[in-house]
Amino acid sequence: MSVETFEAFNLHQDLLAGIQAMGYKSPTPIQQQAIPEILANKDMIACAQTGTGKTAAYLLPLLDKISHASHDHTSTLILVPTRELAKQIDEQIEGFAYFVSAQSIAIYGGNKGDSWDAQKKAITSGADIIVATPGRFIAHMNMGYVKLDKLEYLILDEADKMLDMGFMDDIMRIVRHLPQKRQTLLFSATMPGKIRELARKILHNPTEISLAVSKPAEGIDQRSYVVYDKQKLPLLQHLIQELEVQSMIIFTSRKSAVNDIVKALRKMGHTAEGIMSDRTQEEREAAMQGFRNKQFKILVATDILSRGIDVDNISHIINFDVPHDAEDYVHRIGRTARAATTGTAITFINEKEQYRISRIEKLIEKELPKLPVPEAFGPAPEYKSGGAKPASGENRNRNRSKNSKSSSSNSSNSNPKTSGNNPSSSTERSSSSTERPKKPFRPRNNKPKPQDSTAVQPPATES
DNA sequence: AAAAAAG
Repeated sequence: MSVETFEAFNLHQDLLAGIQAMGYKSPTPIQQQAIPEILANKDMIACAQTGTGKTAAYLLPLLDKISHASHDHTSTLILVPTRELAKQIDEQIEGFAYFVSAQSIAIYGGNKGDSWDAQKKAITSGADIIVATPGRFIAHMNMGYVKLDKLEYLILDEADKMLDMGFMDDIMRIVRHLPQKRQTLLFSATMPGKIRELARKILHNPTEISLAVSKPAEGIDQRSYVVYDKQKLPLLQHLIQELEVQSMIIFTSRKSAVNDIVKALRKMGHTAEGIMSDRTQEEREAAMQGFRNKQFKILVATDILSRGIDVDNISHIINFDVPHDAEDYVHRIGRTARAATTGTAITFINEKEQYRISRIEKLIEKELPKLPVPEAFGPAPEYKSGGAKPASGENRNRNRSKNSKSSSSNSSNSNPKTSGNNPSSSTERSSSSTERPKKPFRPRNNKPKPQDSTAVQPPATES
């Protein structure tokens, strides 16, 4: 069965207007599978990463239900691992719900100033949807004013990452405060035993969906260079000059390396910014906004950005080092070639990182091409396939599930923002996500353009 | 083995 249009799901017409304005044309495979099930109030455990249209797959049916309900209480809680993801999802909701009376709020820590009070206000006023990182949400819960007795929908996004970050106890603590009778959706890139266990605890008769977890999109050109550490920066400089870079993310596993790389890039004359957990939330958000708005080309990041973050026209991913988890490799390079475009992912491999490559290659089910380092950079290390293994412990065999069909050829139009670059992109975003705008929605960078002149126009943004 | 998230 293949559903060609969103109209076929019988969604609320105001929601369809938002979908259309966001530029979504036809549902992706995961949307085709998930939307009817979620509309039918089924619990769900879904194996899928962002980039497959996963977020919209749960947001659309939820918004449809919310649009038919009363808006005097919080009906939906979405838990995510990182602050940036919470903010991004909140903004996506505002886009879809542009013509629907549904309010959402992103709840996360780190902001100086009055974000706490604004969050408290939104919580007590009964925002329809809360998108939160677990820690800050629990902090609010501890204050006693969080009312969850009428909650209907719980969504755990990037659940494997959340467990990896030690959020199991926090999640269970939150779940204990929720009504037993609710719909729960669990999304995870991998299905280890811990996730199954969590699913057994909090889901009831879930529908299972599995979709191409471990395979990167077809549109990504993957390459690598085997180098000595000291060759990495010169090679990076060389590549930036050689390649036609629209936007680039340079990933590194170490926070300390973020600053070093940013400094080096600036010394080379490039404008670059860094993002990692040690920077203030204000700095993080400024970096994200500048990068989204193409104010600079190169963003250097830890794995804080490896999951779910969706920025238009990222032409290149550089793995300045080999990620520790093979899954993170797939997530990192998945920041490019989104929405059926193409992109290039280049990984730098030093001697000590070689052993991690075989596991990545096993996961992506193909060999990573190793390009020769240009002669000007001097002799490079030899690549030993299989690589030098560390003493022990690193050898644990992670059994990859065989159920990965070929990566969903992300239908060409799953990305809303390709439909129109909003010129007024200097809109204040950081404050808008923590405010409770009264009626009409505050426009955002990715807001859909109203196509219907009878539609409610948002007020002009202050600058 | 490193990173993220509550102050």
